[in-house]
Amino acid sequence: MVERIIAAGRTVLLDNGYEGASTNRIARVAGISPGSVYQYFPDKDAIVAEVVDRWTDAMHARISRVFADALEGPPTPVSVRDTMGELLDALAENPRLLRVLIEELPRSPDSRLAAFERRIDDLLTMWLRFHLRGRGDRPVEAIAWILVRTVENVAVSYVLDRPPMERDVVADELTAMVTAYLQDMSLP
Amino acid sequence: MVERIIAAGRTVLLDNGYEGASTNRIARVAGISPGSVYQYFPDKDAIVAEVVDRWTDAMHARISRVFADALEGPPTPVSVRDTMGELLDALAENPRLLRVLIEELPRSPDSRLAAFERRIDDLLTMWLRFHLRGRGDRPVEAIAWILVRTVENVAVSYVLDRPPMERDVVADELTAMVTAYLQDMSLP
Amino acid sequence: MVERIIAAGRTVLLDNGYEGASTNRIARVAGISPGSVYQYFPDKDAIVAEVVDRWTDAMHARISRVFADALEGPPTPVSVRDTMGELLDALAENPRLLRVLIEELPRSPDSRLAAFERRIDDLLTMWLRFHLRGRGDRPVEAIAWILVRTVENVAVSYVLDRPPMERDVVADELTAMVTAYLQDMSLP
Amino acid sequence: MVERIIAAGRTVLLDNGYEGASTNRIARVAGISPGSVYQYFPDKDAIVAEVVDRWTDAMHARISRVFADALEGPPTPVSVRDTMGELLDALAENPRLLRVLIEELPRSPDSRLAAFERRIDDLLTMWLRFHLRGRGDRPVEAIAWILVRTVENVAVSYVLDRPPMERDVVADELTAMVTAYLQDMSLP
DNA sequence: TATGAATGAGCTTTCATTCAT
DNA sequence: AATGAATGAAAGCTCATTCAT
Repeated sequence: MVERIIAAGRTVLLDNGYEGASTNRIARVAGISPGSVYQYFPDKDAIVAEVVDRWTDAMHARISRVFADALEGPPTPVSVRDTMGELLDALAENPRLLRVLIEELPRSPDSRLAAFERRIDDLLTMWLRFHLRGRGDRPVEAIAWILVRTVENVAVSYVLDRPPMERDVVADELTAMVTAYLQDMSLP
Repeated sequence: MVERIIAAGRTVLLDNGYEGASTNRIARVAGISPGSVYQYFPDKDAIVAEVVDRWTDAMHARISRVFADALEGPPTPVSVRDTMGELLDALAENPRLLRVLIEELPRSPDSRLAAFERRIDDLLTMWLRFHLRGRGDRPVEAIAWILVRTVENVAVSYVLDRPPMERDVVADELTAMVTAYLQDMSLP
Repeated sequence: MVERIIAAGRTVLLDNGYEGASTNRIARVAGISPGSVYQYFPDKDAIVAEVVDRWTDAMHARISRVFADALEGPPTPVSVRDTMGELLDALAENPRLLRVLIEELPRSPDSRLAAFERRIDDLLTMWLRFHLRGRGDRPVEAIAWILVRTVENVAVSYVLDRPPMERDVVADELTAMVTAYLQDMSLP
Repeated sequence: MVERIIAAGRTVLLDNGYEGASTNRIARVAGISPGSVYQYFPDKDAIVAEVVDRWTDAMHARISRVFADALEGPPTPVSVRDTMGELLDALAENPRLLRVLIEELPRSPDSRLAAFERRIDDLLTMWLRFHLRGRGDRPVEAIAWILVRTVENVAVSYVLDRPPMERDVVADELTAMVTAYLQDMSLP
């Protein structure tokens, strides 16, 4: 039943956007009564939050494997490129939902999405610290933070703005930018 | 009168957020009656859109000068860094408004913000085409597009997320990333 | 328009009781839309409060004249009896409304009804102080308080409980009790 | 089980008031399911009525003894005073519950409280008839009715309104009023 | 008997929009 | 042009009650 409500919430969010996602509409789509919704969720925002979290978790699961692989060794164009490709593919899977989630929803700094970002920040920071060992005092936290936001936002923008260029071109150029940046720090 | 409504819309958006920005409230702050608003704007979204566009125009005016200067010659760390600094300063001028504009407002792909981005894309594309003349067949439109989104989104994220790092560090690293990327194309 | 809403509120309170007095129902009976109600009253309770206050004011206006007359001279069976009769008549005018007002409404100590009671308390206290001058140290405030509550509550109970006895009998006996009490304090 | 529901109803009424007393809450406090409530009570009001009746019965048991004693002989200030004191003490035992019961609950004329009052009316009527034997034709039913309502309502008002006067003062003055009234009928 | 998930009408309140003046 | 009272659909949410298990 929780599943039905979340599925309905996702559908309604997709079809009607955040403004049009009323509790009554979600209940109707779920085939239940408005009152039943409140047996499983304390309020409307809890439903939306759960939809977001499910999506975030799916993204996370999909991206983290290839990202973890990439972080196992030194940076190579191939490993960076794999991560870019996977990220673009994952985000492109449901552009309509991505639009609602990214553009319409009120963001909160304690969302699972923000937590996911921070986790990636930490992983990348550790990795940078390891590979930059003994080579100057670059601000690794800032570098990780910038890299994560760059790649995430460019990928999201690509999916949402649909600029007239191929997915592979974007992935290639993102890869080129990131590897150039890393080599510039005298990483192998 | 149009000006008064837009100013009131901006104030209300700032003080009450998008959810709290009712047409009645905007009219009250503007010192006119709700009905009068509809003599100048077809609906509420038109007011909001105009507030966004005014802000976009101000950003544009502020950034375009330093960007135009930077584009007059070949890319140097100094010229790139100037652009980064100016962008960060411009966005940080009114973080509350930026938050409302970026996080709360339903975006539309035909906004003046999108038009502004496309104009910057074009400028940068032309510049890249000139400086890459005769040196391979890199996809200049994609490169320009990525550079613009990267810089814009990282700067916005910095102002909104308030990560624990200095403005100058972010500007420096953004500069490093961009110049490394450009040099990688054997520029200059 | 305020009048229409109050009149409708009174009607609905009368016909449906406090539980059944919804804002939508009041609006429908008033022949206006639900939204219009909120142009004139901040919330539902404000409407109910106004209905109560109107009734209280009417009671007050009606009773205070005869009560003021009675308080001009020393207590006589005739003056007391006049007050009792007027009170009973005033309360009996609309027993259905009285029932809703007294039995169903959440009372608040800052209502105009409570204020009215306190005003009568004060008048009677002053009058007692004057007529008991130099004759012992009876607790005049308590006496006034008890007399006011006694008469009020007995009269209300008579109207609401409809016991099988004549109005005049109740008025006579209330008069007898009050005058016996007053004479007991060696008031003339 | 009936007992558990009534106890829970009393608790919830006390803690949350009439507005906050939902059937679900009562069931939860009783440790049973909402559905089970309806095996023992036809609806919510029946539970509330039973709580009221239980309280009435307790009041009755407590007051009737001293009242019966007082009615065994002729009226004396001491016997009247005892009754007054006991009534005030009984009502003051749980002012929160009294407030909910008296102020918030929709009263019904067929409640056990009304029956209790009528029973006291009858006792007092018989007593009055006996002691007034052969002394005129005073309307004993009305006198009894007025006395009962007076004492009850003044005592309740004292507990609920918390006027700035001592309990003993109120008891004394009530006693004075009642005895003065009775003596006025040449009793004893 | 007991459960408790499910109901659904109805609640108070909001607000973008209209239109007679 | 300007007003602002009036609109009314729709919002989020509650809760007494039911009924399949």
